[in-house]
Amino acid sequence: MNPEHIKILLVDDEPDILEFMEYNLKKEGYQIFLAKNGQEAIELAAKEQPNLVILDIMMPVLDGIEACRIMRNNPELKNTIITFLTARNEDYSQIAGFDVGADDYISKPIKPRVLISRIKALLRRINGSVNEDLVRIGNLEIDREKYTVTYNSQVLTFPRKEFELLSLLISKPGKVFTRDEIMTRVWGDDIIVGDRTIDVHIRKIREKLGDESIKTIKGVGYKFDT
Amino acid sequence: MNPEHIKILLVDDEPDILEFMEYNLKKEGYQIFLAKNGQEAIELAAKEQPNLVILDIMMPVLDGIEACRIMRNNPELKNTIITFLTARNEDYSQIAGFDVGADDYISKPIKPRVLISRIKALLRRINGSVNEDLVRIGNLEIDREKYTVTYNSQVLTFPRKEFELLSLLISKPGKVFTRDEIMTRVWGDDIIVGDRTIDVHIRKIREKLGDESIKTIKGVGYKFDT
DNA sequence: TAAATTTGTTAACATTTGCTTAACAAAGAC
DNA sequence: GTCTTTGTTAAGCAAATGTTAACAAATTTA
Repeated sequence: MNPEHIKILLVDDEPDILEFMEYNLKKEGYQIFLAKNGQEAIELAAKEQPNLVILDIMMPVLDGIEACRIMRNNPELKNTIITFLTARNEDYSQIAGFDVGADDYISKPIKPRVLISRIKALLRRINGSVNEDLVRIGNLEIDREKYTVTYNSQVLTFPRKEFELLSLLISKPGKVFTRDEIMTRVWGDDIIVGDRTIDVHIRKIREKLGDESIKTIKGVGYKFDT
Repeated sequence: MNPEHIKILLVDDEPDILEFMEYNLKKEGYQIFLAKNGQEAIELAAKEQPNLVILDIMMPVLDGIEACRIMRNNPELKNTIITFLTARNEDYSQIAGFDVGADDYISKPIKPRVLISRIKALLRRINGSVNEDLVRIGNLEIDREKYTVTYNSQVLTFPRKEFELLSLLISKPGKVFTRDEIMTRVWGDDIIVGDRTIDVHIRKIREKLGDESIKTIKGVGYKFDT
């Protein structure tokens, strides 16, 4: 997954540390969100569903351990990696942290290079746990499980036929699918529908995507291309 | 569980350490019992069935490891958490090697704050095992044990089928569950019910939740999404 | 145990939605 | 210019879902 698609939520009550981490991680291209206590963290996490949360333990309002437990109870954050940030000598909190389902801990003081390599190591995991039915091409994301298409960070839902047709085209960007191919793969061999049916569906998809991307190759078929 | 209902048994042959821990834990409201060797410990444990035992290893009469093994063989202490107390330079691998069923270890010297947070972490297992089935997503909290759903701080109770259906949908927010999936996972493979049954249940759930959140993907199924 | 209440299922009907079509317009190809 | 292919639109249709009430089954209460 590309860094720009990875969301990292940084949680600490010390603005300096937040800023420091933000600066270093943004340099790597990650999408960064900030929270200054546990309460803010769980709200932002629920909203953004980050891939990774770096969570300070000692915080006002709601400490990191409690915040971690709450996040772990949110099924939407099932695949989110949570790692604690610990001061040098509060080594016991590490263990307490693992009890509430944290994946790792990072100890202060933070060194940029260590931070980055640690985070990269953690993020390697998400490729495994991520939704298999999710295909991403450019600024377009197609989720067969949720039946949604995210286009320019806008979530669109399509009726079944439109969805099947669109995901067929997207499955091989650039490839031209003939009408026959589309027919058999979206409708099946046994069902016979009229000539204009495909056109109408294509039109509706174009309408929702804001046109462009689906191109007509006259006499041949259609292709998806950005 | 409230601290005053939690029994902690402290076992050490050094009165100073006992007193120190007792002082700090009583301050937190826990019910404290003291023993100065392994023999006393197993007797007291059998009598009181504490939630947590903190057990020094080096003790006269009966050492901590033996005491732990004996307590572990007492089925009445099945849910008791046992943690060792170790001196700083004792070899931890030695302790780990003795597979006597301890849950954790705490090392001396004991710092009050560390002790407290560690114990709280351990005790969360008691609460956790009781209420692990509590899932929160957005402003919705679902308790599989009580069969209740708290939505916008309003507690709703659902009949079994409705509840099973709702918690299935919530288990993977955003995922579309087909009617077949719902059928097999809520009703089972062997039971066959009519077409409209699912719809009716969906309707009732929507009624209680005040609609929205459960979305229909026509021709595919239903999904929970906020 | 009977009565009352709650829960689950069904059937009949209403409604919505998506799919397809037909008719025509526009665009390329020849 | 004619022919073929594709685009557009609105309307009709069919299928899927929503709704309601009635009844059956299971629980609870008396």
